Amino acid sequence: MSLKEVIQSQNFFRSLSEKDIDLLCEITTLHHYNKKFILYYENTSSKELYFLISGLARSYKIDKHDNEIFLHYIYENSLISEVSDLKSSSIYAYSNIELIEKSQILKIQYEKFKRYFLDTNLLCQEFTQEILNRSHQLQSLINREFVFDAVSKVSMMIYDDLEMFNKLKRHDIALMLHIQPATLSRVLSRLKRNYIIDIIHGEVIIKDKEALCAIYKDKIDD
Amino acid sequence: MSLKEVIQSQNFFRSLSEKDIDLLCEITTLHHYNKKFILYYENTSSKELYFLISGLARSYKIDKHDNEIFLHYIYENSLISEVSDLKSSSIYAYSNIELIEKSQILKIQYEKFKRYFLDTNLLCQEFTQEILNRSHQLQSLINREFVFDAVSKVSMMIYDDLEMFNKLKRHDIALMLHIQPATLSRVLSRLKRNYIIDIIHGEVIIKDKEALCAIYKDKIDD
DNA sequence: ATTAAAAAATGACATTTGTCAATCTTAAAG
DNA sequence: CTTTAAGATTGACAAATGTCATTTTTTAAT
Repeated sequence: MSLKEVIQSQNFFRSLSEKDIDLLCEITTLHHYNKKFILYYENTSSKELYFLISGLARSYKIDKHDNEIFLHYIYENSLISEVSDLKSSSIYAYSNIELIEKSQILKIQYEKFKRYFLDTNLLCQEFTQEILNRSHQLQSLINREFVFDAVSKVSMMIYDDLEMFNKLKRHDIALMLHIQPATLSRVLSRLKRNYIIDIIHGEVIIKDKEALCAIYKDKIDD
Repeated sequence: MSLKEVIQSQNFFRSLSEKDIDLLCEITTLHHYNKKFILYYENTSSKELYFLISGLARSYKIDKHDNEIFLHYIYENSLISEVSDLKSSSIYAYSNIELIEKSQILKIQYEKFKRYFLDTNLLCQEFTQEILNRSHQLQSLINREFVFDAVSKVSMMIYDDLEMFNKLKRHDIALMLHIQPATLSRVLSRLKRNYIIDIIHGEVIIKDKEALCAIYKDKIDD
């Protein structure tokens, strides 16, 4: 697929005329990376806007003790870069971005993109929506991390997406929830001890859905 | 000051024509509140967009143990509401908003605002910038909370804004940094014991600016 | 200057979660 | 079916911070 075809296939750009797409092509390059590639590191700047065409990425930070803190996934067909100021012509990275699947990335010259497509309101709404999505992810993260303790985090994840929970390795779930595998293991055995879940051949089964939900919903009567 | 004059005085609306401002006036109301008023609670929905004209507000959440978690201040001349999706016609509150000074608030009918001013790209860039500002505040919060321990948080605050630190009550600083007053007190005496700061009549004085900065900058060689 | 109230500091202790090594379990490979 | 390696669990312990009551200090009011 050519660059132009790739761009045309993306929802984000569907409002553009063919002429505008040609213009976009001139300031854009398409890149292919294998999984595990680090796209960029936190606290660095870039002149290019990154957009994930296909594949999967994750955003994470490093804490004081050199532990990784998983922030969120970035799914295909969405903006990767974390824009912080419309007035600035470069992009500052708050987090590290690692590709966790073979991915296709668009790199767009930000300054020109801004001038041709944002200042003229061509893609302004789509752009804003992308930023809102990212903001929403951060809000969820804050919820999970500040409001919830380890038991709540695990309960919520099991309640919300049991399938994913059972598919992933315990180690990866722990990383996502920002707790240690040992802690996750202890939380699970506690939930089992209280007859809220059961674990058969390593697979989690919900036994008391209400109680599970109550763990993280009922902040008050705890 | 009339509603129209208030709107015209705001930077956010300065790109609007007089005709557009009249239109905006029709879907907007101006409200005055005293300090301590809770503007809205988390997990509620609204059909109106709130905008802080003058005064000061703070955004906070309540954690599992009924502790308040200070998120950030909201300064005058900025959007209060936390928009999460351009496609939705209502606004969902992620956090509680309390006014901490006597304030003037604009309440704008969101659906109409969206149709007249966002969908037509009239205020799209200003709106996006507001969302970016909020996003930036959340990023800073995540940085502080995940990456920093109590000593780093306090050091950074003293280094960045000693004046504010000395002006505020210890209790309020603790709330902002999301630590207990007792912990703050212990951190301060530790910094004093290490000759990094001094405390005279309750006022903090920096004695070793480099060491202070090093505490939170050098994540690696710790 | 004295007193009352508010704010801050301190001590004792609890709680949560992390750390790390040892052990057990499961799944994969031969 | 056995062997091996990865993954998960468990125990022992440590670290950071929270909790709460008590004491001290500071500030404000009389």
